[in-house]
Amino acid sequence: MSVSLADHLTAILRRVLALPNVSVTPAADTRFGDYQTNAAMALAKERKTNPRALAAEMVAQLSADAELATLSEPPTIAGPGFINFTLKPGHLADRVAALLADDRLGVPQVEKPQRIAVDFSSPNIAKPMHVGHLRSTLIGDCLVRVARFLGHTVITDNHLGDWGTQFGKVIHGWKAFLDRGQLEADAINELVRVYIAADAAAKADAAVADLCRQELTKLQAGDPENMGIWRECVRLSLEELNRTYARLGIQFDYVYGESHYNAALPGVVERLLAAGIARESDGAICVFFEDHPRLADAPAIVRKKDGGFNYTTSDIATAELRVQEWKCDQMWCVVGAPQSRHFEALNVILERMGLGAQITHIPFGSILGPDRKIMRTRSGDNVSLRELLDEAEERAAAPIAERNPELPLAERAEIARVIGLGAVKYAELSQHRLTDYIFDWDRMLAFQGNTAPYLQNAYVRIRSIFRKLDGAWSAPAALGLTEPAEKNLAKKLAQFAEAVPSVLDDFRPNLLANYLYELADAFHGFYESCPVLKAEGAARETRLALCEATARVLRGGLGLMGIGVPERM
RNA sequence: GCACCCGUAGCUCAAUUGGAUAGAGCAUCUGACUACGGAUCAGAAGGUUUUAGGUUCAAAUCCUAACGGGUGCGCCA
Repeated sequence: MSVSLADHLTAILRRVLALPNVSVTPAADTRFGDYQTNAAMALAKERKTNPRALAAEMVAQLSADAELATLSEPPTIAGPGFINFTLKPGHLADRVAALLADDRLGVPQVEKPQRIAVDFSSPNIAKPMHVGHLRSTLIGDCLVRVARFLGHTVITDNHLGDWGTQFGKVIHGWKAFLDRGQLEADAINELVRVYIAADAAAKADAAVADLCRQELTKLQAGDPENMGIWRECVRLSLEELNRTYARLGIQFDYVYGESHYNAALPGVVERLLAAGIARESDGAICVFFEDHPRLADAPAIVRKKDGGFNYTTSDIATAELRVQEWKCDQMWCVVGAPQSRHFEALNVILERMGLGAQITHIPFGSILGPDRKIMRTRSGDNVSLRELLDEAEERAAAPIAERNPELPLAERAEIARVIGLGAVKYAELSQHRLTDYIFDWDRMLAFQGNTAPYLQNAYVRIRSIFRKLDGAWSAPAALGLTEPAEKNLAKKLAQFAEAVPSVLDDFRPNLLANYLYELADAFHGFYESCPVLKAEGAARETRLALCEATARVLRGGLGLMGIGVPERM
């Protein structure tokens, strides 16, 4: 079982000082060393002593430790009481050698694997996926990949919006306006068209609005004709959704839409009433939160006065399934920030019910257009995800054609696909999830800066080196690091073991993106100052090993974000 | 009105969750130009972290208030 540098140093620190809560972190400023601890300052405050004097005592104990001496030079004190560790080149070399021999690239598995339901993407039926679904879909997919890689058992579930009041209008529109030919050609657009037509008609004519409500009531009562139309809508929508997910390389274990829980909803409400958690108010069944300052003025409605249920009820039923049948320890929901209040209320209810697990809401901000408003087309519509992905591939194709015109057209198209999709995914995942960000084609497809093409290019340059090699190459058993750029790159490679787990600390894929960018940056610095193929003997083998390790970490790290790497570009 | 999120270089974003002199990329300027893919690298310049207080060895980060922006507030999800 491997252990990261930070964890290893932390373990030594705790053992030597007999302090269970201190820790070692990567140095904020590498001029002082590679890792640091502020244990002396924290403890000095507690004991009301001088932090530098305390640091001196700690350093004396640490310097005598044999295990520490295998990985670090004797620690030093700086500033108000920081203790700094400088890693020994020999240890870093061993780490890179170990990484090359390890399918997991040195990343340890979690000690306590959890069973986690992850709910993400959640598009609506009878509507196209649009740019607004991008964040949930990509963040969710990345978190799932990372969690699985770290050893958790993850059950993915796409909680489709396949039930609700809008189906009254869809069904009326289907009956009144459907064009079968258009439905064959492009089902989703036709479903949207008939919905819009029905919506307009309902607004203009109260009788039509009433008709829509009747269609909904019939559907909810299980009317065979309306159920048939609804099933057809779901089937057609899933076909289109699955094309998009296949394109994005995303799979779900379950696609249980809201409708999956319909049968369970009356029972949920009955139990809430019986337990005294819910009560009647204005004809509706509500849960009140008088003792809860943020929720006090907004009860959750679990049954409307017309007898219908809404999303709070079906989310309760969903949580029950995930905990009671799937035996999940955790439930993650990747859903936009505006719904945070809903999840807070939901968790209060789940706690009162004694379910034994809470929902972890993983919120995110909005994608904005160039005008800093929520991204829309010129006519004010949502931007279709399919068209957006098409455009990404088209835009990625141009520089490849310019740079590598000799490549066969099919290969160029495949490269454009990998780069275009990668650019869109990376632009999303390299962003702090809570910030609203501006969708900018030129920036995400640029080959400079913190972009997917920059990282992919670093990988391509390495592959180019190995293509120039005659015959197969296998990694040497031992490396010798001499140049600062070599040591810097080796340290960065070893820190993959810290970067991956950090993603789950606060559900932050951008920490992995930051790491990969820094790795590519360290590689480019090394590449400039340390010739690989022109070097000889052990130096050449060491440098090839650093190249190979960098390529594997780049490929593995991007893979955790669902991003591929081309061999040429 | 109340609640939540946010405010960092000209622009777009980071900041290991309370640590050292707040970092990158664009754009600007100076170098490296027969180059293992220059789609690169080295460097310069750019900041009172919206403002005013407070907490402490230490604050972009925590607390209070103001200002500015976004979102949400009983039968949609």
